[in-house]
Amino acid sequence: MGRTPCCDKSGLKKGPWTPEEDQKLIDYIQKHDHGSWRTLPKNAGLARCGKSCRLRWTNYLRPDIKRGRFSFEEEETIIQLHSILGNKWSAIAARLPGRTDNEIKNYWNGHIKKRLIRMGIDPVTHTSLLNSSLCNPTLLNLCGLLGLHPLIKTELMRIATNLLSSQCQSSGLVNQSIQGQQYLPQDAQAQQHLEVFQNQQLQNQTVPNAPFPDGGQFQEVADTNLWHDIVISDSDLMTVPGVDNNNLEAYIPSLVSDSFCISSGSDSQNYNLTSLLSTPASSSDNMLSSPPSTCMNSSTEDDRDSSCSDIYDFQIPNLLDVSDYM
DNA sequence: AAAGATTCCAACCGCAAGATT
DNA sequence: GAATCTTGCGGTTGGAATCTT
Repeated sequence: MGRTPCCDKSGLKKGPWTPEEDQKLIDYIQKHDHGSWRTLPKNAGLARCGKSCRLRWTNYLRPDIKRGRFSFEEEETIIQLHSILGNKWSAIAARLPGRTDNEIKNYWNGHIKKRLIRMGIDPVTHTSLLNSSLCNPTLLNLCGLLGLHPLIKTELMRIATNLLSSQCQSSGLVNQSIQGQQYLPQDAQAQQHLEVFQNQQLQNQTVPNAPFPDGGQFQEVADTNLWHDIVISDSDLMTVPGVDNNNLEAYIPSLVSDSFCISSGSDSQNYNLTSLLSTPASSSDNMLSSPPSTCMNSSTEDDRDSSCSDIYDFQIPNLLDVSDYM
């Protein structure tokens, strides 16, 4: 494999493009297609290296480039794809018409990554950074998790799963509490997640009660619309019925087998965490079978955050077929 | 109003893989 | 099969714009 010849030849311009240069590049490509990028600059009368021309074209001048804010759906898609593909920006960009890998990468690093960290989610692994924080339940602010809806179910489940495995490893209560339940190492779970997700993609995208490798059956935890209805108060924490929530750590195993409750003012909702934790693909299923998510284009990020409580169901757009990348 | 901090994003760099010689 | 060329990718940088103090 030969090394890329250096473009930094004397006389070649670097730095920001001028409108005249842009026009030359556009005119040339419209007439001749780009052909060989290496020879293009000379033919087009540009004092740039081919690499620079290619980047300028693909990231900025291409006619199908979509500019402006990322829509809520685009953001959701990016997060979901990133959780599966990692930093494969080009692969992610391929699923977002009009967006470039560079733009997505910038958006990720400038916005999404920070939000995930704020939520206590590792932007690299998409698993919880809260494992240690959960030892102090006052830090487990479910509002913070739920308020940032894009990851809502997937990430909550990841967090829960991760939390569980982490807690299980360090807790003496594990064996007695989750005896009989099958838990896999995280990598294996992720693999299962992907496989099931892929299978579901292939199976007409809606599998109401998909079987799982552990022999279990996916149980819809709650109607997706329930998530719309949750109103989390400022001081909301995850509360577990009948337990001391100041000592939640000790009850983690209980969470596995019992339902948990999200308070919403005077009302509350119960969720069966068992099904959440034992059905890693449920999020994908939900995403694929739930009604279309609301497309929100709030003017600011804060607007998005504050509006998030209205939008808890999530759907990967139909165009998304991650099986291509498996 | 000014200075400093932060955010945004276009552009660059180096590497790697596939294609070609 | 080895060397070289071409293209694409992901990480990083630097300057402009914006925000905060």
